[in-house]
Amino acid sequence: MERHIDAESRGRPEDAGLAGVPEAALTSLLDPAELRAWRAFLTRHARVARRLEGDLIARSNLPLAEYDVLFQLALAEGRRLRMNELADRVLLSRAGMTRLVDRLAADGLVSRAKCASDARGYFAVLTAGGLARLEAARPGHIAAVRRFFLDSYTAPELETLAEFLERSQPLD
Amino acid sequence: MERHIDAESRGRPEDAGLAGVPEAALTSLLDPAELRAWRAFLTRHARVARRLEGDLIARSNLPLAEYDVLFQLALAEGRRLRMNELADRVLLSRAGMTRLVDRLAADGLVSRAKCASDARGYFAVLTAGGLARLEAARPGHIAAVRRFFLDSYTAPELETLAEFLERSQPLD
DNA sequence: CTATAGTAATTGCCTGAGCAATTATCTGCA
DNA sequence: TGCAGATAATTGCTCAGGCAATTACTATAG
Repeated sequence: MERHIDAESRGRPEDAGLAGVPEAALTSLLDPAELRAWRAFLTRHARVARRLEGDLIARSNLPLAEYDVLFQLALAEGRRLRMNELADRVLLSRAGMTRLVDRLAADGLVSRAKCASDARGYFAVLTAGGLARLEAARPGHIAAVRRFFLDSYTAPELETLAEFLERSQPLD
Repeated sequence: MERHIDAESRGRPEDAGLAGVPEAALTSLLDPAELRAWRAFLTRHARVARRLEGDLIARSNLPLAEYDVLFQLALAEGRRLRMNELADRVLLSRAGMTRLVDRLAADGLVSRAKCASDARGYFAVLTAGGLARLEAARPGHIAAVRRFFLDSYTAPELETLAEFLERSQPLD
């Protein structure tokens, strides 16, 4: 693609504006403590999620979202969940879940079953192969969760952190 | 797409296996407190990020990633940053940043400037229009950050939370 | 000074996910 | 009963973003 370049920049950016206030600063709408907490939340999540995803794919060739679906199904009554419910638990759109289950079904890790009480509905059902795959991936993944996240905290700190993060948000 | 359906499922899932232990439960590798904290972290982030993104697009027609780039540039010395540095701050791959800056440049919100001290390098530079766009979006966005996240905490809690989330992770 | 290794940024290619529209089914109300 | 509106799931479309390869330039070792 053709790119238009406006101007040259001399020297390193640190050289500019050292004499005083550089440009009119942004009026601060968040105090530093608020900004710090918010950025820390975003940053920590992005870092942990990336490393975990990389680790899980390298070790078990499973993306985090697929792992999560297998995990939710393994916990569920009858090892099955409606597409809807699954999308809610994994925090994915319904369309996204349809395709995710498509992929898992293509790999034989889940199958679909019609819902007898509602002809519109389907269950995603964990297969034996899916359970085996999950069990194989789980120890390594959990070790990674510890290494990248849980190990940073003592037991009482974890309680506090969980309580903080579980606080409900407005629904509007 | 053609889908293969294995079996029918009678009744609602709650009807199955109420008589006792349903299936062999997953051996627990995380204790409940650990699992709870970890899931809370994932869930809270997913929820907050989605609502924030929706809000920001609805209000200002800016995706969060674009907002974030404008914000980082506005804070930077000379309102410019190397592509590299920008990618690190926004936690995006370099390739992703190239394209993100492409889009912002197409909208006139940033421009590119060659780096005089390293001919391989470019700066992304915030334009006046970009700054205006950021300033227009900022109050609403910050209000949303408060509503969906910050308002859940008192000032001392925010300090604690920030400290928790800033803890460093292993680098290997 | 040259060759070799390293780094900045970009591009090709591909995948995963969201929105809006669609289809099939269900529910409630006249 | 039968119709209007909600709901379950899927599909078409589109787009953002990652990895690996590429290009251009810089730094270093001999």
